[in-house]
Amino acid sequence: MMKLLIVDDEPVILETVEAKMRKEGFTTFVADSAEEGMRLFRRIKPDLVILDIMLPQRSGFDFCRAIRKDSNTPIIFVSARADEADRVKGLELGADDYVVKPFNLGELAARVKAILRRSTGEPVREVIESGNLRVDPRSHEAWIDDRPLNLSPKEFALMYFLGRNVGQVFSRETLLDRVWGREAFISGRTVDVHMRWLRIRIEPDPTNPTRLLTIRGVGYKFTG
Amino acid sequence: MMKLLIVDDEPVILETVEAKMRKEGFTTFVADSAEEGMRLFRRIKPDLVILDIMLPQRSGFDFCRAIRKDSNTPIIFVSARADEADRVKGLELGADDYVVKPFNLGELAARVKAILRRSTGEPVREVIESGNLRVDPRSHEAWIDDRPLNLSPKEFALMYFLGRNVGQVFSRETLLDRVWGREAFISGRTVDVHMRWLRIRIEPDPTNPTRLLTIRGVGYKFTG
DNA sequence: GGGATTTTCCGAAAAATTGCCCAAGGAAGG
DNA sequence: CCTTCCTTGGGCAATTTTTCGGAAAATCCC
Repeated sequence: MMKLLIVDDEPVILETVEAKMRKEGFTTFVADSAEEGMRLFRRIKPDLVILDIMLPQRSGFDFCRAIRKDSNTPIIFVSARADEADRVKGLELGADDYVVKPFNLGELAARVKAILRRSTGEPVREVIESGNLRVDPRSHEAWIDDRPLNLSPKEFALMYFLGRNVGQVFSRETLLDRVWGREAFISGRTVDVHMRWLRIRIEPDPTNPTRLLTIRGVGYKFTG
Repeated sequence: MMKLLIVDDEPVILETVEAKMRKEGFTTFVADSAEEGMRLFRRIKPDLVILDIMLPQRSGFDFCRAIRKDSNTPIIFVSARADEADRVKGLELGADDYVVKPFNLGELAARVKAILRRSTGEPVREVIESGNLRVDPRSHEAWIDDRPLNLSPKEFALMYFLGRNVGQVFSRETLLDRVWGREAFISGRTVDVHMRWLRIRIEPDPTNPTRLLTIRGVGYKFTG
């Protein structure tokens, strides 16, 4: 789970930003001063810092410099001033983005995600090959013997997941959790149905599966 | 010995870049304005120019144009904006590469070397050709079978980006991030609409796209 | 082996999501 | 001021996802 450190001396901003980021699924830590922020930073090692420039005593710029000394953690500056000089100074100190108050919370969240996406690098998206089956997440295509399967989004996600875990059995619950997502309130029957679609796609005889096997009482597994 | 001209109005950037390039064995000259840069350029005839787009008074674009009038000296643009439109504009003006702040000094040095190495060869500002489609960022024109498509700026930027990444799927989010730029905070719907314009331009039957495909639930991709 | 029980599979239809088209408002640039 | 281009939103259509009841299959227990 991604950890965010939010540093701002205005309680209202702190609260609203924290609430929003929580809702977006981040783990948040807050500080209302540079000192406290620095302490927290060292302790929790956040994945990204949202930092107000105007802090009492030490400014955000100082804070940024201090962080940059021994870390590449992405930093987003927040400022009440739309000053281009500040902006440049921030970027030059190694900030990754610069947002001017009053900002849109959705926008801020979008930028946080964009930067994390960039800095953590794209999630590993490599081609899966298993027997005569090939799955390419980059082009979002799948083939059997160069014959393109036309998978629906969910079918593709399921196939890709199974392809990355050949031979392993997964319960419906686990599949819902890992393919559908944690928040999915969906009956386990749904998994059955999708397995059926997938069998129709990749099994020569869907009635007698040879690769997408049912492990009765447990779940399903994909054997290469 | 290779001579580099660095033009930027931010003293700190000027210093850090200069220090790095010296360490890499280049002879450096710096200017903090377009005028000064132009003067130096004529006098020292550098082998490559590193140029900030945002300069006071005359913009880097103007500078670039002026240089290109009577020289092929490679130019690397540096900008705080990751806007694809800027990128296209830069390449079209004859820039050889385009680096977004905050940049990694090592990366910048690597690019400088790469460009100098092939300064006799072909530059980065490549013409894209894919099937019967051709996109030329320098003239800002695109054709299908020598029939000129009249692309709007955004259409062109989008087409150019997709053309450089044939076969890859991009989410609306990613497209907004990489084509519109990190300043952009706009709805994903906008991407749809531009895709439609583009389809009208490049697809024989825009209702049944064959090259600019929708990947439902994921995004879009351009297949050569 | 036979019957009961559990689990999975099938067919179809409802529900939800997503993308496309159309049109209008606004911004930018000449 | 006019034109072009960008952005947004509503309504509609198509696809996809999910649900459900009953049939089939596997397992268990005797």
